[in-house]
Amino acid sequence: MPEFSTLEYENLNSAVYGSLCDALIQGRFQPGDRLKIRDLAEQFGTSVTPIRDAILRLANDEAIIFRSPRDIRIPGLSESRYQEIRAIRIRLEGLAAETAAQVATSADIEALERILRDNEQAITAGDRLKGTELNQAFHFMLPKIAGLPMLNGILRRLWLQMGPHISDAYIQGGRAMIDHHYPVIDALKRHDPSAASMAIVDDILLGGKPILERIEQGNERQSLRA
Amino acid sequence: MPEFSTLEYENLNSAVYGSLCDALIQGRFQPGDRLKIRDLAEQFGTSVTPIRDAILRLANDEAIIFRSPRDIRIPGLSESRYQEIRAIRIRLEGLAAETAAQVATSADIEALERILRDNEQAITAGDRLKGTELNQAFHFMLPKIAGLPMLNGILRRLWLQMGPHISDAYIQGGRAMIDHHYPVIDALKRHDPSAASMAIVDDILLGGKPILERIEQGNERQSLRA
DNA sequence: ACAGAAAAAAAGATGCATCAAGTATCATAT
DNA sequence: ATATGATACTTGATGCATCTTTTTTTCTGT
Repeated sequence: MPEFSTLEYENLNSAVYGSLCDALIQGRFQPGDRLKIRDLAEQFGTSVTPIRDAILRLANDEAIIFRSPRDIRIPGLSESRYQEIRAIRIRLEGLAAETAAQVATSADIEALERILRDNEQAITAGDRLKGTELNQAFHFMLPKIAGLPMLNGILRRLWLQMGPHISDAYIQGGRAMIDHHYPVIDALKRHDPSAASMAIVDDILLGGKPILERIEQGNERQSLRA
Repeated sequence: MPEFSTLEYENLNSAVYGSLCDALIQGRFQPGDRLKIRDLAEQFGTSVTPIRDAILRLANDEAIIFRSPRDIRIPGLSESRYQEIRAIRIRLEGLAAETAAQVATSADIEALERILRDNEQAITAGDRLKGTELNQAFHFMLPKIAGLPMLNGILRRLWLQMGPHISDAYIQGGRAMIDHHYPVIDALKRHDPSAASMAIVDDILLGGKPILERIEQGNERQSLRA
């Protein structure tokens, strides 16, 4: 028996879910935005049912919240919550990098280098959307190389929650966002697990700095208003 | 503005979801069991809609899988997948234990000791269900003490996947399941993060041994049949 | 008795109607 | 002009009907 691979058969609800996930990760929603099932149904050209299904899945991922039974919104991200996400990412992406360093083939490394090269171009061209996409692709490639599919799912969920909060931050970020990707690739080439782990941790900490600053600013603004 | 607390209002779908989660974690489903929406609707006394909602959420958690559009089942757990879960748990519960060791109050430690004492009793009484529940409660108490709520969600999802596979294993486990909990409490008392982390890692590795053996046996049986 | 085809039943996907609770709007009285 | 209460609207929750595909059962011919 060739093991039950999770055969992703497509249905409407998964299509909607995937589409909304993309939108979240690409920062096309703002914190506080309200989602309406009927509106989305019209936009997607389906009935409300597949939209509800997708919305419920996203709510289960905590990527959106039901603030009340009829008020579905993109949640805010407190500083402590972002720090928790960061701590978790450090542990899990560290694991991914260590494992990847042990098993990476030259094809894997070429794939990473291609992503990095494309990202370099995107930044030069000032294409912010493509930059964030490729940055994400780089991070998701590590668990893939490491052969750790569940890690991918967990990290994807974390990204869903960060998505609406990192879009602007990366404008400022610029090249800093990918500077720390080079040492990761170097470490994989040398099959050096601890160096790979440290490099990705650096990237998470330093690359995440503008995000944290933006959240702090947001909170200050909120405090002043209150 | 007093920050939007995630006010968990209850609806039918959440009630069903919670109930199914409990059933999964308590091992009341076996791998390969088939779930039927209409049957569950009858059992819960609702229409199919809230059941579908709950099932979709569980499928999103990968706690159940849609093997085909009309075949919903409790998935198997390959050896490599279990090892991935274990590796993730080591990182994340290690983080939880370290953080908990830094912030634990005496009330927190008393709560842990109470769980452990109850578990000791349950094992003496041969109450397997209560034993697994209290073991789980101990593990979930650490992220709670550490003040890391997202960690709780991630670990809960991992447990949903392990649930159907650990029920029997803990029969053999017996006292071994909780022996490693004592050093965790000791480390928290001493506010020693790295000792706490090491202790919980020991527990995951050694406590998980019977589970891994059971999975290996299952796979051998499967290979022989094939 | 058995094989195969036809019929029936099963079961999730999708759409939709209705409900209840909250929200906005508008008219009226002061 | 403003406050207030009634009315209409909005919107997710729930239930249910229908569709399509798969599985099971049954019937018939050899």
